[in-house]
Amino acid sequence: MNAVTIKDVALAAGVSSATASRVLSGHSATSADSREKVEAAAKNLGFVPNAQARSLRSTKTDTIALLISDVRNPYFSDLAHAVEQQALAAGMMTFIGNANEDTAQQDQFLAAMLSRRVDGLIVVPQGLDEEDERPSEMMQRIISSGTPMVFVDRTLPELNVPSVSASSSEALGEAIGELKKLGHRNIAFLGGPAHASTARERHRAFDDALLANALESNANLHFAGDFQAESGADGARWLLNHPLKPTAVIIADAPMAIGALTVWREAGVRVGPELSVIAFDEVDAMLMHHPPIATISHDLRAMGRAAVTALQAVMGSNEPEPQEFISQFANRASLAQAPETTGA
Amino acid sequence: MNAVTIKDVALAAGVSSATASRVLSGHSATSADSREKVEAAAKNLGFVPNAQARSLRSTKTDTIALLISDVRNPYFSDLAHAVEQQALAAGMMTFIGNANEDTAQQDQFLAAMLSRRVDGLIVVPQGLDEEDERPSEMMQRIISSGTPMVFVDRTLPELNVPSVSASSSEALGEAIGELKKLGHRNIAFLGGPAHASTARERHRAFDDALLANALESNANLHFAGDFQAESGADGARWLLNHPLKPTAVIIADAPMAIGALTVWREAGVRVGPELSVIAFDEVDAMLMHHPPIATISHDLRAMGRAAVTALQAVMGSNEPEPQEFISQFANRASLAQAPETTGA
DNA sequence: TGCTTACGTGTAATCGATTCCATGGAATCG
DNA sequence: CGATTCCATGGAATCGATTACACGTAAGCA
Repeated sequence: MNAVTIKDVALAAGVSSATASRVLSGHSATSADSREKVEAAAKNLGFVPNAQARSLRSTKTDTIALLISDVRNPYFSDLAHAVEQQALAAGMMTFIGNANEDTAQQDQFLAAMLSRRVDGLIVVPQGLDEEDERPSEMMQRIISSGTPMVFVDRTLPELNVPSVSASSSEALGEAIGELKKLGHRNIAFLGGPAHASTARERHRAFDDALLANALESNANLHFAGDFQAESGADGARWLLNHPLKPTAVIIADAPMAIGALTVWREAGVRVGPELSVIAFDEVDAMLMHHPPIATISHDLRAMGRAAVTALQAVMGSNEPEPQEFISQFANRASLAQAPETTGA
Repeated sequence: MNAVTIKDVALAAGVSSATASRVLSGHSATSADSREKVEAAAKNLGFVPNAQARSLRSTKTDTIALLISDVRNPYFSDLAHAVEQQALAAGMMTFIGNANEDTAQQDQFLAAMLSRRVDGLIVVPQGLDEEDERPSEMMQRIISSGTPMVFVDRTLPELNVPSVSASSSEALGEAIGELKKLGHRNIAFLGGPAHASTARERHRAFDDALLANALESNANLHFAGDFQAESGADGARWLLNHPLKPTAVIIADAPMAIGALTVWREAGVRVGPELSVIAFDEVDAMLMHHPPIATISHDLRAMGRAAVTALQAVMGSNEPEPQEFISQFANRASLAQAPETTGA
C-alpha cells in the first residue's frame, strides 16, 4: 500500500508538514534550501498526494464532468475527446457520463458529480420531463447549488444557462438551394427525437430553408427518429414506401444515416441517381460510401474547446457570451439531378 | 453554495452526526425513529454528501478508471460504454482517459488516478518504452502501490497482471480458409502498430492461418499501420502499387478499413470482384458499404463486462483467471472469387 | 430477581492535505 | 542604532465525513 503521506515527506526532509505542503503545491514563498530537501524526499519516497484530502480542504477538485448522450455516437465521442484534451491542457480531469437519452440516468450521473464536488459541469441536456414538461429537479438543484454549468450542443430554453451550440440554418439553406437547382421538389427529412433541442432546431431550419427556396414544407415528409441507427433504417423503409416518392432526403445524424444507407443498399436503391442524400455529421464513413455523401458538419473540436472555455469563464464568475457555431455544407456526389422533374 | 453538511442534518433531526451518518450510509443498526427523522431532514435540506470527506476516511472512492487509446475509435468507445454501464450497475463511477497511443499521456492519466485513489484500474496498455523496452515506471509504481489493476484488449507479457483479451486465430483460420477456397493466393495484411499486443497477435495469427492452409507467408505482403484511418489509406495505396498484385486483404481495425475503402472507392477499385476485403471490428459502417464487408469481430460488451468482473475479483483479493474471448468471422459479399487464379 | 447480551446512541479521534496565525530572525529604513 | 517590515517556518485548526469506543437501557435467560 501507498501509505506515504506528506508527514513522511516532511519528516524525511526535516521540515514541518506545512512547509512541505507549501513546497509541493508551489504556493507561497519557500527557501531554496527546503524546496530542494522536500522535493528530494518526495521523489525518494514516491509520494503521491491524496487528492481527497487536498480537495476536502481546498474545495476544488480540478475535475469537471461532461454529460453526453452516448459515447458510441461518433458525434459525441468527438466532442468528448475535444473537451477532455482541452480540460487536460488546463490541468483538469474529465468525468464522462452517458445519459443514453434517459433523464433518469442523466440525473443519477449529475448527482454523483455533485457529490464528488466537481468544479464544473458541461452538459448535453436530455430534455424536459415527460410528464410535467419542466427541467428535471436535479437541474434546479445544480443551479441552486451554484455549481458552474454550461450546456453544449443542446440547450434547455427554459433555463438561463450559458450554452455553446450549432446553427444549421445557413448550411441547410445552401443544401436545399442545391437540391432545388437539381430539380428536387419532394424532399424528405429523417429527424431526431423532439426532446433534443438540436433535433428541433434542425427540423425548423429545414422548414425555413424550404420556404426560403419557395418550396412548400409538408409535414408528411417528416419522419421522427431517435438519432440511432435502427430508426434511420426505419426511416429509410418509410421513405421507400412513401406515396409522394421523395427524390431527396436529409438525415439528422450519422448513425441514422448509416442505418438508412444500409437499408437502401440492401434494397438496391442507387444513391445519387435515384435518391439524393444529405447527412448531418461528417464522419469518415460518409466519405467511404459510394458515392460519397454530402454532409452538413459541425466543428466539434471547436465546440468542445469553446465549452471548456465558457465553463472556465463561469468558474471565474464571468458571464460568457452564448456562442453559436455555423455548420458547414459540403456538396458531394450523393446529390444528383432529380430522376423525374415534376415541373417548376 | 451547497454548505449543508451532515452536522446540519443531524441538528435538524435532533440526533448526533454519528447517528446521521449511520442512517445515511445504511450501515449499522439504527432505530426506525431516528431513521425516519434523519431521512426527512436530509431530504428537506437537500443534503448531498461530500464524497471527498467520505473517501478520505473510508479509503474507498467507488470509482474506477478506464484507460483506452482513443474514445473516437468505435472499438474503444464500445468498450468504454460497456465498462461504464457495468461499473454503474455495481455502484461505481468510471474515469475514462485517452492515451492517444502515447506512453506519456498514459502515465499522466495513471498518475492522476493514483492521486485520486481510485479503487481500481482497467487499462489498455500502450506498450513498452521506446528506449529501454520495459514497462513504464508508472506501471511498476501502480503495481507496488497495490492498486488493483487489470488489462483489457491488450496486455504486456512482461507484467503479471490479469487480463481480458481476444483471440483471433480461430476466426482468421476460417477467413483464410474461405479466401483459399475462392482461389486467392496473394493475401495482404494491413496491420497495426507493433507496440500493441493486439496488433502482434493478429499478425501472428494471420501468419499461422496461412501456414495452416498451406499458403506461404510473405513479409512483403505485410503493411505496418497505426490503427488510424490515415494509415489505412496509405496501406490501400501501397496495395494498389504492390508488384505481387494481392487479390485479397485483411485489415486490422475499423478506422484503417474505412480509410482504405475510401481510397479504393476513389481509385475505382471494385471491392469483391477485384479485391476481396476482410476487416476487423464489425461496425455499422461495414454493413453500409456496398458490398458489405466481411468482418472479424470481438464481443466488446462481453469483454467490457468481463474486465469489470475481473477487476472486482482483484479488488476482493481473488486472482481471476486470465480470460480470452474468441473472435467471430462473418462472411459477406466483399469476398469473391479471385480475379485470376495463378494455379494451385 | 440477578446477570448477561445486544442494541442504539453520543463523544471524540481520525483520514491527509491546506491554511490561519504567531514567531523569530534577517533585512531595510530613518 | 532602534524601529519597522518582510520572509520562511512551525503549530494547530480545519475541511466533512466515518468509525472506534464507551455507556445506558432493554431484552433474554436461568
